[in-house]
Amino acid sequence: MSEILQRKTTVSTPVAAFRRAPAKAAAQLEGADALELVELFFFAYRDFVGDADRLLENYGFGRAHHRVLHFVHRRPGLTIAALLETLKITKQSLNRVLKQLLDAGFVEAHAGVVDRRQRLLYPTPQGAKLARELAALQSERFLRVMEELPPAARGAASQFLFAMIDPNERERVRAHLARARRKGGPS
Amino acid sequence: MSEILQRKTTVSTPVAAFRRAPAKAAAQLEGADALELVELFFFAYRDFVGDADRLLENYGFGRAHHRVLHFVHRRPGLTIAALLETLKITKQSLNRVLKQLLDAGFVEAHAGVVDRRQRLLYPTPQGAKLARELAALQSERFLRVMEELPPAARGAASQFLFAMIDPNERERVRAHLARARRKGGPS
DNA sequence: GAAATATGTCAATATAGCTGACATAAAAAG
DNA sequence: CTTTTTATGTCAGCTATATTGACATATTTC
Repeated sequence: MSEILQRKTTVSTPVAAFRRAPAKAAAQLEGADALELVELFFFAYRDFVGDADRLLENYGFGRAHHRVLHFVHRRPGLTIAALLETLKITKQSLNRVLKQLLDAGFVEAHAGVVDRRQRLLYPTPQGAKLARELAALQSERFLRVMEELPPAARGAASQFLFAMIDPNERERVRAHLARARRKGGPS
Repeated sequence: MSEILQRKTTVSTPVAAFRRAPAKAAAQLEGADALELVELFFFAYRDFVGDADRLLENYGFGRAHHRVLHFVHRRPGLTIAALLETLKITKQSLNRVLKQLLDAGFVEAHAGVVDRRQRLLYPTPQGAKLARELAALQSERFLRVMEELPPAARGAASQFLFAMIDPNERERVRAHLARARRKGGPS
C-alpha cells in the first residue's frame, strides 16, 4: 500500500498511524502522527516553492512576483481588489511588486470598461511565457507525484488539499477555480 | 467520491481531472489540472500556517521561532548543525531567532557530552508547553481533515505529502521522523 | 452635490532571510 | 604536541516581503 514510503532496508514508514491502528485512528492520531503530517506538509511546501524560486532568480523576481504573475495569468482581467483578496496582502505590499512587473513588461493594466476606476490586469506575452514556465515547473512535481502514487491515492490528493483550506475560504477558492477555468482555459 | 468538494448547488468540483478522465490522466493533467493542485497547495499552506501565526503573536514570536521551537521540542538534544540542516537556513539567520528563544526561556542549550563544542538544544517546560499548544493547533486541522475525508483517502494524504518532497531530501526527512519517534515520544 | 469605492502613494517599521568576514574553543589528524 | 578541521558565535550590511497609518485622486453611486 505504501511502497514508496519504504526504505530498501526495511524500516518504519514515515507516517504509519493510519495503517497501524485503523480502529483507534482518531485517538492515536493526536499525539505523534498528526505531528508527522505537520512536518511532512512543511517539508513538502519548502521543496515545492523551491522549484520556482530558482527560476525566478534569473529574472530578479521573488515569490511575491510569482504569485502576482501566476494569478494574473490564470485570470486575465483580474482587478486589483480581486488580487488582494486572493493573496491576502495589503495594497501597499502588492503595489511594490506589481509596479515592478508592470515596469518590466510582464503585466499590463487597462482601465475597466464598465468601471473605469478599476485596473484590469493582463499578462503580456513575455509575462505569459514566464508564467507558463513557472507553472510547468510546479506542475511537473505534481505529475511526478501522481505517477509515484498508487492510482487510488491520486484523487485523494486534491480532496485532501481542499479540505485543508479554511472552511470559510473554500467558497472563494472554488469561485477562483471556476473563473480560471472559464478565462485561462488550456493556456 | 468527492462530496466535500461539491457545492450544494451542483457545480463542477475543484479538481476533477483524476475522476474525469482516468485513462488519459497523465496527458490532460499537465494543462489545467496540475495548476489547480498548485493553487490548492498554496491556499492550503497559507491557511495551515495561519493557525499558528495567530497564537505566536501573543508571545511576540514569528514563524521562524515556531519552526525552531517545534524541532527542538520534537527532537530534544538537537544540535545546531542538525537544526540548520532541517530548516535549511544559515546559522546567522538561526542565531537571531534562537537567541531570542534562549533569552525568553523557551529553549535551553547544554554543551554536548561526547563533543563539548556542540550545543544540544532542549525546550524548557515553558517552551514545551508552547510547542504543544502550537502542535495541537496544527494537528487539529489535520484531524478535522481526516474526519472530513473518506477513510480510503486518509492514508493517501501522508503518502502524497511525502512524495512531494524532493527525492534527495526524503532520506533526511525519514531520519528526522525516526529520531523524533525515539526521542520525542508521545510528548 | 455628497458619499462611497477603487486605486495609488508616502513614510515608517518588522520579520526573515542572505553574504562575507572574522573569532573561539574543542576535537581530530599529523 | 602542533596543525588543521569542525561546531559554533558574532558583527555588519543588505534584500525581500510584509505591516500600519495617513492622505490623494478619479469615478461611480446615491
